[in-house]
Amino acid sequence: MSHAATRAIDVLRAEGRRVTTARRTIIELLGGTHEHLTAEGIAEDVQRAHPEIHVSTVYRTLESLEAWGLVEHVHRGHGAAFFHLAASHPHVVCEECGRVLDVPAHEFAPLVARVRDVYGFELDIAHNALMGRCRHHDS
Amino acid sequence: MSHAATRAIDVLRAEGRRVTTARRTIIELLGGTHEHLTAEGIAEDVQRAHPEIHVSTVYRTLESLEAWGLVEHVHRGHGAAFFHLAASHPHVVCEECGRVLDVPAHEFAPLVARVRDVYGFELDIAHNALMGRCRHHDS
DNA sequence: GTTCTTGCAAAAGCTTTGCAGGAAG
DNA sequence: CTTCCTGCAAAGCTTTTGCAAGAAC
Repeated sequence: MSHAATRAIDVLRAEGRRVTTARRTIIELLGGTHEHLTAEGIAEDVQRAHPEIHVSTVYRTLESLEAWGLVEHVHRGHGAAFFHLAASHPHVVCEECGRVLDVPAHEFAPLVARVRDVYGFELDIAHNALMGRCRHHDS
Repeated sequence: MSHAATRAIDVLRAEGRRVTTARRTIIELLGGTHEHLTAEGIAEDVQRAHPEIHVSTVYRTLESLEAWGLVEHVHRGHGAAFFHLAASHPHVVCEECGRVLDVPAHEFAPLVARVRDVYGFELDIAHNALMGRCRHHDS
């Protein structure tokens, strides 16, 4: 089990939350992959080991884990959001092929500072993906 | 009728598209407001003058106008996308109150250049809104 | 008249919710 | 044993689609 997953489960225990099969399995899955999984994708994967776990449970579990700061979701333009263990950084999604690029947060620092100072908005750069075109689909 | 709306309708004619009530009314509405309207909102507005125009027609009309380069849509994180006459620029949406900030494209120029050069993605900064918190809801 | 567009109804895709049974602590 | 979580089914919201009637040119 990945370090991040172990840590997340420890946080659950430390805060007195219940460690259920759904929570443990989803955290382990997210901790062990670099894929950008939708709730549906997470459900499919989780159901290979635990077929009884329902998609609605996956949604509710992700929602709880997110409220407790352990998970984050990212909105793609069209289609389903994807989820990962908390590690706020921006994403760029190719509009053609769906490829997801993880961008280090520091690349956005100047923009964040400028939008704060000039426009009075505190950007949350990780909540929505940016859209774009990767090298192979650059028009 | 706004200049932008007149121009858009001229483009329709010039390209031999049909100028229908739905198209004309939607273009005039978008040309005459700075609000950030959803398809639902556009339908409600349009239906005050033309109650027979159906939401599905609004969606199809917006889709066509967008394919012809006259309209653009922007994805908010949760909830419906909003639409405006073509004028590509980024938006920031307050996660608390939904307020929408229009940002001049040049503010994103350094980021766009850097993401292109370092990561090989050509950003489309207008397609998804960025999320954030405005001054009154900054936590 | 021919072709493109629309209204309506229905469905699709993603996500949320109510409820009663079941598991965690 | 008490509280929280889950399975299931149903509904919610946004958007898309098939089809036949209707409008634009």
